Amino acid sequence: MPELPEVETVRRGLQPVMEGARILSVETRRPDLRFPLPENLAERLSGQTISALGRRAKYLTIEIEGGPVLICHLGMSGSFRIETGAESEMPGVFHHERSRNAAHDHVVFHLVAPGGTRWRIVFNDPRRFGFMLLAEAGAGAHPMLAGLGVEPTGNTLDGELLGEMMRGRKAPLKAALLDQRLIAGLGNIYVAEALWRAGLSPRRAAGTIAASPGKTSARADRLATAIREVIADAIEAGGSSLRDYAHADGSLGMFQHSFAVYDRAGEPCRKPACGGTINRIVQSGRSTFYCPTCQR
DNA sequence: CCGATTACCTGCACGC
DNA sequence: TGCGTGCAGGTAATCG
Repeated sequence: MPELPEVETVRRGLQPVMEGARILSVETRRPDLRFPLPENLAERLSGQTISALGRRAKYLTIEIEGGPVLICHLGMSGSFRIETGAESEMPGVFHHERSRNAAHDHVVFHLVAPGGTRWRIVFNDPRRFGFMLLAEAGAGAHPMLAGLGVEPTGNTLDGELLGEMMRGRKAPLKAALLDQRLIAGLGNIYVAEALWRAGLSPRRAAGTIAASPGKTSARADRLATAIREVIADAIEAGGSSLRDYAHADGSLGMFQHSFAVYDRAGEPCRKPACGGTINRIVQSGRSTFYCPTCQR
């Protein structure tokens, strides 16, 4: 589920319930996810008020009023869901679904909104590649986030900056775009989609999209634009839902219906008049989907 | 420094 | 029906 657009969608789903709410208690149902949960997590958060929900790259940040920031990463299979009312009368949730889900409910935040409504925010993660961290001095200062590159949102990432980042790199372009120290928030899906939109091959050496120093590169311009646009489009569509729900309210993202290449091996390229067939290769141990005809 | 590989963990689809 | 295999949106550690 979670690349930047999915995490942003989760943030927007949780925000109306969590911002301004007070944390009554926190249940940690196991001591660790990918890493041990923060020391005394429940004690640190109980009784505190949530001032804001933020996001940096694929990290969700839960800011505590006058206190620390809880940093959450969803890994590959992590999700949050919002519950209210008694657990025995959850509407629309079948028994077998509830029990299948509950086996991987690892952390539960019990909240009370300013109006008195009670909510449970449940973190579920079957594979436990997710993790939570507590940062005392702001999320950005935490070592795990300090080295992150530019956000592919807004207009910071332009052709000039992208060209500079790629210049001299011999790794495949796909691998460089996945490097969170350069651009923070892209994952396997959106790298594939951005490269298709830019008409660039994932196999090309990253440095070949850079112009000589001080000059502009049409390839870098096209790719920077494609990255910004695909991320914006995906956020607008509520992210992509593959095997899991992306949204805290259980609804589905829609961007998977817009995939041009991801998981489309053997299917026709969607670029008008291209006529190519989407291919799947493996790069650094992960699937890459692209059109060998129009992506050079 | 850079790039490639492996490890982490569970669930699911597939072929036999 | 069951079993082995491979694959899945993530990052960190390790090895050349």
